[in-house]
Amino acid sequence: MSSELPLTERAQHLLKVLVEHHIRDGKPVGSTTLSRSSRIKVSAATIRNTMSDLEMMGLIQSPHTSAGRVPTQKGYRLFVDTLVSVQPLERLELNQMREEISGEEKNTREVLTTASSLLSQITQMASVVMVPRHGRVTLRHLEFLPLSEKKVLAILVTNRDEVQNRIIQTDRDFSERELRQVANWFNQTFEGEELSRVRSRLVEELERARGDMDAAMQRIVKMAQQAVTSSDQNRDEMVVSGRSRLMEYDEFCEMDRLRMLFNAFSEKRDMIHLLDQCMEADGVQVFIGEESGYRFFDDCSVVTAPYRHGEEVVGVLGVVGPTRMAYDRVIPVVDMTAKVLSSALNSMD
Amino acid sequence: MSSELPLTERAQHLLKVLVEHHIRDGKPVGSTTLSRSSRIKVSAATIRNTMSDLEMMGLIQSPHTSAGRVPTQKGYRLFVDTLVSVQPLERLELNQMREEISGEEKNTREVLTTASSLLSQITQMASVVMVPRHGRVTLRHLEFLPLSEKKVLAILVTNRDEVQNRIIQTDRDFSERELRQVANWFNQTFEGEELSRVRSRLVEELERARGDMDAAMQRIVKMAQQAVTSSDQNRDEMVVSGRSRLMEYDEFCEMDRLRMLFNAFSEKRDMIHLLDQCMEADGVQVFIGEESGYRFFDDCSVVTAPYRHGEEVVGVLGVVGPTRMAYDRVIPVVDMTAKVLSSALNSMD
DNA sequence: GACTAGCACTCGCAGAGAGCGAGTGCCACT
DNA sequence: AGTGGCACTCGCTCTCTGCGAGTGCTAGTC
Repeated sequence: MSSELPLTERAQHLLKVLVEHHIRDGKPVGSTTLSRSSRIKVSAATIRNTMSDLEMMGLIQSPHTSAGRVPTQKGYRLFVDTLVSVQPLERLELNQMREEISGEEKNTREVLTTASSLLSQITQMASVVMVPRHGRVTLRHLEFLPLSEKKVLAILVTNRDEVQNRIIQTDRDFSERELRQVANWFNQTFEGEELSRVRSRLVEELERARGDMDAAMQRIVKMAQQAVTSSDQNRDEMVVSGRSRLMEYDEFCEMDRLRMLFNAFSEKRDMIHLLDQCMEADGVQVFIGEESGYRFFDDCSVVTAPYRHGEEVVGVLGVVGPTRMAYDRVIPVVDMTAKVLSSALNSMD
Repeated sequence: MSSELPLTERAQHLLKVLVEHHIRDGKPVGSTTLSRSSRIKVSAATIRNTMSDLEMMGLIQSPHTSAGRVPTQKGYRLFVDTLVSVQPLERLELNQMREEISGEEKNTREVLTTASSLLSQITQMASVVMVPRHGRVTLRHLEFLPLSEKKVLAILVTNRDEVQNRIIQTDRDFSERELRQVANWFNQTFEGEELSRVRSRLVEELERARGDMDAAMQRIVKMAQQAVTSSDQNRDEMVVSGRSRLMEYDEFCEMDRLRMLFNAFSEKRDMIHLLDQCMEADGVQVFIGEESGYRFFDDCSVVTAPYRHGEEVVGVLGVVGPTRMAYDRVIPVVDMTAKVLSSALNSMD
């Protein structure tokens, strides 16, 4: 069915114009429309012949006999890979983006949130930003604060300027002095260590220093262990913005489809999995329709780009919208957002 | 049109059965259906007469000549106020709720989140929990942590076990000692004070202690001021759960309506305003259809209940769903959730 | 051989009309 | 007061019809 002949110049151009047209107004595109809006000046009949070729190759299809043609998934693929002429961002937009994302008084999470909501606002679609998978999340500081008789608040600050806190139920009262003492020991021993290493080292360290510590102290250290353990697990793994913008699109007028999409955003698991795959990609990556392999994205496209911290790729951001989206604009926006986010993260150290 | 005659026993009963029926399957209810499912054994013709009376009073209406009747807003009002027989919660459910909401190792926000998601899960609708408006949010502890050359992390702990943190950009480097010194002074001076009072007192205190402080210290105190000021403004004022559950209901199949609703949840302002009004109410309060006064709630009902901390009412929680909702179940659920939340808050002190 | 004009054909869509059925209001009767 | 009977209303669904956009094919032209 789909012979892989090299496309003629004309066929490519027609496909391009057809896709652009379809993206603009969503309706199937007929031969006459195409003959009018294409720079190639041939009659509608000739165009029909070429369109027939394109259909043979599986790049376009007609929803029914007497309608125009719409791009297939494969057609979109070709369009995105070789035909689309991306619109570079306006300098003004770019500056605005830079300014908004990299506020000086923001911690990592706030930067991510801004990036996400900006991305969604510019593209008018839903956006998602993965929380960075830093190789090194290290301990900067741990502190205990007695709340009431048997409750202690553990505050943990990481090198990402993130503050994580957790309330710990204790079996007896601890004095402020005791708590400070243990916190000091803890900070001296583990400051600058990766959190994951802290977790594993705590056990052996407890063993080793058994002689130097009394029972009370050991108990508190166990508390510290709790604090460090739970701290970064219950964090959300991604930041989502503008889901409800998806309701604007006709493609998602069926409630079922829309609900599946919304659930996908809530469940997160599958979503994360998809994004994970994009970490390796070098630049912008586009999943069209069913390519993602997830049913809830069947009528969607997902445009992603990895972002870095230093040299290392630490996360992915992207937008989710209808397959019929303005790739020429969305692709550069996603690309630039990733770059701006990267430099914002770098300037935070 | 609507004569305010006292309703006969029969008319009341019929209205009740009609509303229950309509709530169950959403279709207009006809006289025959009613004669079959009502305990009153009269013929359909008789029921038709009574229904005609009910229509005169504006309690029910028929969408068109040859359909059954549906309750009007006023009909729902009467039903909710005097006819509904609420289903008390199962002991099992109640216990489960208690357990989930009042975990020992939760801070206020986590408790609210649990309550909200539980409420949404049980009712299968969207839920919203206002963040408590404590009369007294007092300072428990403030701490500075140097992050980099000109960045300081301010960590503020309130008597609600809430940790708020903020990154502050400074104009020069501060040593750890300097920071500790100011934090000490700050904590000694303001510990136990209401945050709002701290804000206002900081100015005069700065003035008064000018002699005792050097320029550097004053600068840090200004930082503290920043920390306290912004701290509780950018907090969300409410916790929302299960918005997407609203997509399940036929009533909201029109995208426009649904979008308006979703936006209302995002905008928050109007929502908060509505909830504020419920603070004064003593128990469960029900807004039916347009009663709320907000256009985006036209086809919705909102069921709210205030919750307390100690004696004082500090917030409101509630659910939002279609007017055609199972009030007999939703009302007690909202009621009990508010009670459980109240006692969870009390046990946190 | 590449392109074009003409033409018969297909098929979705919107509107009109018909039949059905649920439900009503009214009236005469018990 | 309550009931049975009956004519009437009106939304829903199905079918039919005409319209128009768009196609594929064929014969003709450069």
